Amino acid sequence: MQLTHDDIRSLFKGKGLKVTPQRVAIYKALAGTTCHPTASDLYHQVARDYPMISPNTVYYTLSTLREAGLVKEVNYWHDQARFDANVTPHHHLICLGCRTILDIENLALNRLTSNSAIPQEFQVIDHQVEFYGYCRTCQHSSNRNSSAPAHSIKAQHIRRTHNEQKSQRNEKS
Amino acid sequence: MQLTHDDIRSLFKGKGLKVTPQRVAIYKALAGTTCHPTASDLYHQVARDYPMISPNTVYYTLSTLREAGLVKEVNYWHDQARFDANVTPHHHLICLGCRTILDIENLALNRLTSNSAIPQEFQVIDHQVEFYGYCRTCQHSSNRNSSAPAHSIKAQHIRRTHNEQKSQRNEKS
DNA sequence: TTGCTATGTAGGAATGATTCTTAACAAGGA
DNA sequence: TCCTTGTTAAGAATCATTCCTACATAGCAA
Repeated sequence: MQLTHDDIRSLFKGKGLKVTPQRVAIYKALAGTTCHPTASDLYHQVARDYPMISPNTVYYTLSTLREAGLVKEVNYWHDQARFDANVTPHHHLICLGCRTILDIENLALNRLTSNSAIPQEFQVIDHQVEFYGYCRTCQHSSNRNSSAPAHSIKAQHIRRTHNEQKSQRNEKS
Repeated sequence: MQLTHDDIRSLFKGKGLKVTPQRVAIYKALAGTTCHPTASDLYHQVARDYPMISPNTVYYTLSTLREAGLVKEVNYWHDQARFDANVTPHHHLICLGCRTILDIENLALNRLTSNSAIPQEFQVIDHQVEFYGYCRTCQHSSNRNSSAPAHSIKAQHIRRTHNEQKSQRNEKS
């Protein structure tokens, strides 16, 4: 996928985004690779051409592109590790509103390892299915961000929600 | 699952772990809930009974329990967000050695949303299947941690691998 | 072409989860 | 009871990410 500057320009215009050199460079770097770089990876790559760029800009731009649906975040849950004493095979329902994680157990989901799409040479050890959405409560509450697709959840929002949870916890104790 | 102190003791003994009050308290707190707490959540909960406990101990203990297979980490990839300009439905093969993420596209995996295990009242917006394992290269290299199940990868190891990648990147540029 | 305005960018500080280092402590075997 | 080794605590360090704010600029209108 070799995108020209004009391709990207019209892509951005179509989403109502301003076309800036930094923004184009970041998107171009991301679209030109299949290896799922981190924000920091992209920062280093773009900094070769734009030595003055700040990491801040990369985060802000990725967040904007994500909101516009031009970019997807591969791992939603990069903020904190979460633990589970249930080590039997099971999968998760994750509420994007309140961040609750519910277990689901299902044989069909456990058997996905035999999926033909997995290349022979990749040795699968474990797998996990995650469904993202909204629990009953959050479908009607302010946590529900109805206009935004799942991939547009801003880390900022996640962080804020997390802090709220924490302060709630502190109040309780 | 209401575990007694003795249940936990024998569980730990079976894995060759020393039985300490902090460790029991942390495991008990985790086993007593289904809500997938974070390390910080557990720290706050255990701190009610052990006000002198340090967050450090919680991290160390969770890491130990994870290595012993008594605890599972729900979100492997909590360290950094990774981005993808491919916003079409697809899934991932994740190498636990080199942390490479490969895309796989497969209709059957895209259709999982109709799985009967998902409660009606949960509104699914997106889903993602992640296969964890080792790519061809890492099956034979030192990245391969053959004795350890997927859930025993230490965050420490992940972090180290990440730093190695970063320094490699710095050397290149 | 010029000027205006909203949006984008950069710099620096702050936040917060996690890890590192080190020294004291304690579980469990001899 | 003593010793050894694994655990714990404290404090500092690291690092991704976000916040705040002032300055810069893309894009529109005149």
